[in-house]
Amino acid sequence: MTLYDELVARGLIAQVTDEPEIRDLINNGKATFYIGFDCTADSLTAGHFMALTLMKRMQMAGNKPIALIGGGTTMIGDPSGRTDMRKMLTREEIDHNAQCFKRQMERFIDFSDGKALMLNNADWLLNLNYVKLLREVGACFSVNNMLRAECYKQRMEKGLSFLEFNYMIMQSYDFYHMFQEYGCNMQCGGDDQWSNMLGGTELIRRKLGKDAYALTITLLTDSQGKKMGKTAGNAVWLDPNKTSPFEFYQYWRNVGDADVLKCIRMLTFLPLEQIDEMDHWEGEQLNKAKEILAYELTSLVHGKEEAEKAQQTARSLFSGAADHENMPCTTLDAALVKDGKVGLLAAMVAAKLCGSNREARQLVQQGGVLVDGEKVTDPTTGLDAAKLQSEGIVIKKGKKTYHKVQL
RNA sequence: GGGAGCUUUCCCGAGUGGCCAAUGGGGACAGACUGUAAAUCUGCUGCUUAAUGCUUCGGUGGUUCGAAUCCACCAGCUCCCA
Repeated sequence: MTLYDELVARGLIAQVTDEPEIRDLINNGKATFYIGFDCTADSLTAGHFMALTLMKRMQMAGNKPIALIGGGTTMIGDPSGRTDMRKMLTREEIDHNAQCFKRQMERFIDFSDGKALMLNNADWLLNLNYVKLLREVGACFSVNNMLRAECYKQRMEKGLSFLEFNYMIMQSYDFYHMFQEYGCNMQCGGDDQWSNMLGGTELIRRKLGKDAYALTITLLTDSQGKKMGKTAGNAVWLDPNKTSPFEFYQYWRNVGDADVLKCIRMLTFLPLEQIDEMDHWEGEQLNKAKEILAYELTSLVHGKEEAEKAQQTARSLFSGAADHENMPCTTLDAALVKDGKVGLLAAMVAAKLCGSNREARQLVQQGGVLVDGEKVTDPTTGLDAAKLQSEGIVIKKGKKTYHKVQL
């Protein structure tokens, strides 16, 4: 099966500019393509992960990826899919984030021997001269067309600053620049980037009279149409310090029935034949598919060892037997001890199970807290300091959150 | 440059002088039911407490016994005219 057909079969391709050409390019390893990553945070997220897997698939088929870190474009802020303006980041924050991105990508994409490139658009965008840029590329953009672009449309009501309006031009310039300097003939990205990407191919055609291509990947949404890779508005991070391998595993272990197969298809590297076999699974059986999904992804991101650990911890926890070894654990501050006890509420806050005492108290009163397997409903309960010191105490919050505390 | 309007707790959105920590919806969290799913029902959602209490309604000042609510100035945003 060719790469292009595989991408289609996995449901990854959303839109392409020129199917026959792109087929030929990527199937035969002739594409030098880039994917841009704006560094708005200090870690990549599960959302970026899909782009990385695409990059890897393409690389495995002999194409050359360029990972573009958006050190420059992040200074502008992409308005796509946003109803309000992004927080402005300082140059220092952006540089720091770019470093973090770089480290994470290197674990996943092979950058050795020129098999892939990593560039930062700060290198060319930040030195642009305004008037020069306007004359060079500004003339090629029709404001009329830009306003019609999907990514700006929804912002026309809420308001769009000139700063953000220029994002498309910056992104187009990136493509134009890399087309000339690095022979980059294709851009990939999320489907929300479509209009920005077309800006680039259009610019290259007008300025250079040459063809460049764009391919977008389907946004990973759940059955309710919401973007996946987020919990409670927080991203699922690839950085183990921000989202532990166990939490990462659990996120995928808990996806809805309707979404498992889609996720396996799009995100894992399991052979399609194997996935097709799972296709008819249903009901309780899907739990097996969820385990496979969670294991595969955790293994890709955090390594096989971490994936094993997460899986074992999850299995033992949910089968009743608490597995103390791999449970998230917090060592409490000795100052919390009073009369040989540590207040339960204080311990929960210290372990970050709750944001405040009040919240913890409520959880306890509602019967959402188990201490060493016993339901506790009295918020004034104290944890025995001696036990905390010897083996530690396991607090279970709700159905799925386990946390060990010790002294 | 001129004019009108808006700014509320995670989000949307009520509230126009005391009964407001502030209606309602969404989301999140918890309980029941389940398959670590979905749907449904229930509770809950500023901080602190045993109770009490404390700090919030863009910012700063002011009027008042008392302000999210009135006034002044500042900032941000939206719309109309140029």
